[in-house]
Amino acid sequence: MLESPLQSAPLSRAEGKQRSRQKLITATINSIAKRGFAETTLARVSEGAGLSRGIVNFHFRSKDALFLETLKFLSREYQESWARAFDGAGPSAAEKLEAVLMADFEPPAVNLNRIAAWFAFYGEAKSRPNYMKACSEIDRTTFDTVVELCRTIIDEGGYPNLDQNSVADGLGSMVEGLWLDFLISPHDSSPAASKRTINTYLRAIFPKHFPIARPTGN
Amino acid sequence: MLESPLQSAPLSRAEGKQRSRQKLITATINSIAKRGFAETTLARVSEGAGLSRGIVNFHFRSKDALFLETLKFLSREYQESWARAFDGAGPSAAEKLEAVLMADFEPPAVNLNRIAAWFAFYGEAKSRPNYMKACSEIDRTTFDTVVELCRTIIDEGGYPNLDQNSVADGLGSMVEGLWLDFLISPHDSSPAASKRTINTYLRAIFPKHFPIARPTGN
DNA sequence: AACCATTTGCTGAATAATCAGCAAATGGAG
DNA sequence: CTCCATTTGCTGATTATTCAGCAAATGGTT
Repeated sequence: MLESPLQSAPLSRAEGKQRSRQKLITATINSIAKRGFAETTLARVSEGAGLSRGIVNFHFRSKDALFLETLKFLSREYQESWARAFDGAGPSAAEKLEAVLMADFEPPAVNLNRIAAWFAFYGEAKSRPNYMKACSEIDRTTFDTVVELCRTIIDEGGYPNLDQNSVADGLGSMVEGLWLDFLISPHDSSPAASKRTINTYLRAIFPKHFPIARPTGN
Repeated sequence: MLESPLQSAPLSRAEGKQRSRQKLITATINSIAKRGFAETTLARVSEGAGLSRGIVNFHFRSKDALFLETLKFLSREYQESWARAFDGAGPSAAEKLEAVLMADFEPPAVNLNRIAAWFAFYGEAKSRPNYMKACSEIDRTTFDTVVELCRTIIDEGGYPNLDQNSVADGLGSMVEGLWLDFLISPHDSSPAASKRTINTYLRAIFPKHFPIARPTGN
């Protein structure tokens, strides 16, 4: 697993250290996806990173610390992708809502290894309060914004008897459930089908904002 | 961990064996929920079952076989609960659809230990084809029926431009996402709120069948 | 009913393999 | 030379699995 000799920058010591650290985190994601949480050992992680066995305890306090940092990395990566979709969308609430939802089924969000790692952490969430806290805090920020978007759309459209919390909760849950389908039914899932499923919901609940003719914007 | 002396039936040898086997499966669910998949050892499972160390390899071929049987038990238990809700509901497609969805948020389906075990298996699904196959086959049976219910409702109501597969996919994904919320945000989740979220979807997509006034049928 | 050879569910200790973490050695960069 | 990221050798602890043996249940024979 050697690096390409082309463009091998001088690479200062601090840069090299951080690069090694990131390699270990990436290798952890890939190992969890390939072998599962239970079978992921420090030896296999460091092997996947192209480094030696004792290296993890140099970069991280413990195996558990490596896992926690990996989870935080996934969290940060997702939030950045989410923010990019939000900022890049048109100014209306409907445009922004559609943009962040569709982004959930485009790279880098919809990546099988990442999803596998996510759900491995979810599976350990109940027994490890650290993980649960990190997982729940991820949603919080984005979820609150989605609730706000829904509230705005409901006000604009005059949709009666519609609770923004139930709508946002339904959308968020649906996204997570669709991600899970990629894991357990990979042959019956596709980003296009997932987007269609989300759009079916949007068109039904906000018919004035999401007309039937156009499944996806732009 | 002694049994109550009251009602200690004679208990033939075959019955005792099956009871011990079931105790091990239940102890496995509880251990996964309490300690996670990675920290669940045979010693702890047998301790939780009130039996001795080497017992698992007497009842099951291997640790992995115990896990697979545990997953199959959860699957059977869920499918029975699902079928009970389906058969007990009124004859119309709308009544049956609502009944099976609401049952997902009533005991025994909505049980934190069971949900934790489910998602622990989901987390291992990608790396263990056996698990993935078992998980995907669970949904298949119930999912196909839900698609059929949606198709019937769409035909009855004359809902144009509505695809039964997208609707059923959205409902199934939403249920799984709501279950996940019980795991990672237990303080922000409740069966009542989950039912409200599901009903919000149903009322939006099938307004003629699920009028606004009545969130849950009697 | 009484006896006993046989089966069987189960125990607890032994085994071999694996793992996370540590500490001294290494060697290249500053 | 000095530092420090990395390697390598190692160890105590933990693990799944095996297995010889036990005690209770079983069922055929008187």
